[in-house]
Amino acid sequence: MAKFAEIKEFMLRQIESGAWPEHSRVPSENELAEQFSVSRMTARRALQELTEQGILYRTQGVGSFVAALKSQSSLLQIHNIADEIAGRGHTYSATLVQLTELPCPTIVATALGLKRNDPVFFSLIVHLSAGQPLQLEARYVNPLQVPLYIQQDFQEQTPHHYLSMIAPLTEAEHIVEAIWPDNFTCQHLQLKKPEPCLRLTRRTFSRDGAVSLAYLTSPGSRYRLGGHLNFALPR
Amino acid sequence: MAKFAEIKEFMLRQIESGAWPEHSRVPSENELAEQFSVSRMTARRALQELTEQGILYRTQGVGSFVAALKSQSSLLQIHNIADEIAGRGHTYSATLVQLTELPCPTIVATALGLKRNDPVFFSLIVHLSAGQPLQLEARYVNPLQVPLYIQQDFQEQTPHHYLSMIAPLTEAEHIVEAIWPDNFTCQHLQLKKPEPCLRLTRRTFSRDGAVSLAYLTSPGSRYRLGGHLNFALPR
DNA sequence: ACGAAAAACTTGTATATACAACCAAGATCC
DNA sequence: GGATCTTGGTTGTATATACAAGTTTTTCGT
Repeated sequence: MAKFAEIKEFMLRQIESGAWPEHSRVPSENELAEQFSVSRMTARRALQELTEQGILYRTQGVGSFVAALKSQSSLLQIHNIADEIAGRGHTYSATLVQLTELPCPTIVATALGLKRNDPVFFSLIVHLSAGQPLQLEARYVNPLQVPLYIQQDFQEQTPHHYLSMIAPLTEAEHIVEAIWPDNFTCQHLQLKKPEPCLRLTRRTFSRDGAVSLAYLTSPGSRYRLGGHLNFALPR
Repeated sequence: MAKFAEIKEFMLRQIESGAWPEHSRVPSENELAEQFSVSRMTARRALQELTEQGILYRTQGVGSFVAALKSQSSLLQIHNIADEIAGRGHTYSATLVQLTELPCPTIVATALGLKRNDPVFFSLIVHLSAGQPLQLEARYVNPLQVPLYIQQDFQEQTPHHYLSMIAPLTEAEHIVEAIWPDNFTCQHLQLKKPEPCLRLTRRTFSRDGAVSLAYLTSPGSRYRLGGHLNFALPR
């Protein structure tokens, strides 16, 4: 591994472990250069790339600092919570709460082009980042398009990943809302006190029609959506 | 202007003018270094940054090439609140709360590429749909790029619309969050009780750099973001 | 003519150095 | 006490150099 990459790895570990909290100062170019026995330009490159990735922000004459740690994603990209967490250097895990077949509710029937009370697959999964719940995923899946969905092991592979393999996405619709979570959601997200949550409602299509309808709910304090702005946000 | 930036400008002009078509080869690091009388490392930086921006792609041992031109992001045009309200058949209006020049806070300076306490324009506007507040827009504008911003009448024309005319957008970054509104926000949105709010933080760029940083806050019960799903959502 | 070796060229990584721009804090002067 | 100056630390830009790694072209031997 290149030296500048090793320095990046080191710094990511420090940030992930909490040793370097948000908005705390990180070692200067010269300090890093000495610690790792490299030239300043090499240390600088590590700082620079982490800044471009939105992990750090820097101010000339002042120093380099840890940016806000909230997870981030892009609306334009296909949303994959597991990769997103891994990309931030955190450990991803998932808890499968439920995986059943049930009679299709009216709303879901409309969204997926089924008839009411037709069988539909339903999965409920909590996505965790470093052991902390980051997103509750409630997903309805069209059994006509993905008949083996209910037999999968979603501790190992996210529904998103499995669906991408079985029924390649051709289109996706999104709604983003700020909502007040109900008790059920609070429980699974381990929210002691209710707080504003971001809910992404998403319907995906493959060539043959609607594949799934998913409700992705995340605590507002832990998750944000969007391209990374490489500077700290207030509050 | 820094030398590496001049080289970038030159290359961008060549690409935009069509002199360097897609997938054509661009000068090598050494060629650029000689043409511009700079060191190879400086020429390299120009190539590197254009690559990070997706303008070029490079292959070790082969060369650097013009990438396929970006397709315009749909996100650029989505969030024009006035058109959105009018599109739903409601009457749009706006209340200008504040329009001043003030010393640039650190965060804003970083975001807009200004120096701290440099003068920056600030506008605070409430967007109303059928008389009901729908969005509070707090916007910082780079006076170097839009010097006449402070003289505009934003009761008639939204900042977004004016900025689109003066400094055509080339790029936009977004963050979407679910937040708990402060008292100030509640007041201007006429929220009797605080409720989860959707906050869109958006930084826009024109060809010459960052133009404005805007915080768009809407009550979660009145506003949704994203493509319209053609079915009702559960409440 | 063919294949292998060598050369030439490209990008990638790394170092050492120099100076400029900027900021914060302490020292100094009045 | 307050404004100004100095100083040290930090990031930003630029140069010259060296070698590594990958690709393409040329050369050379058979």
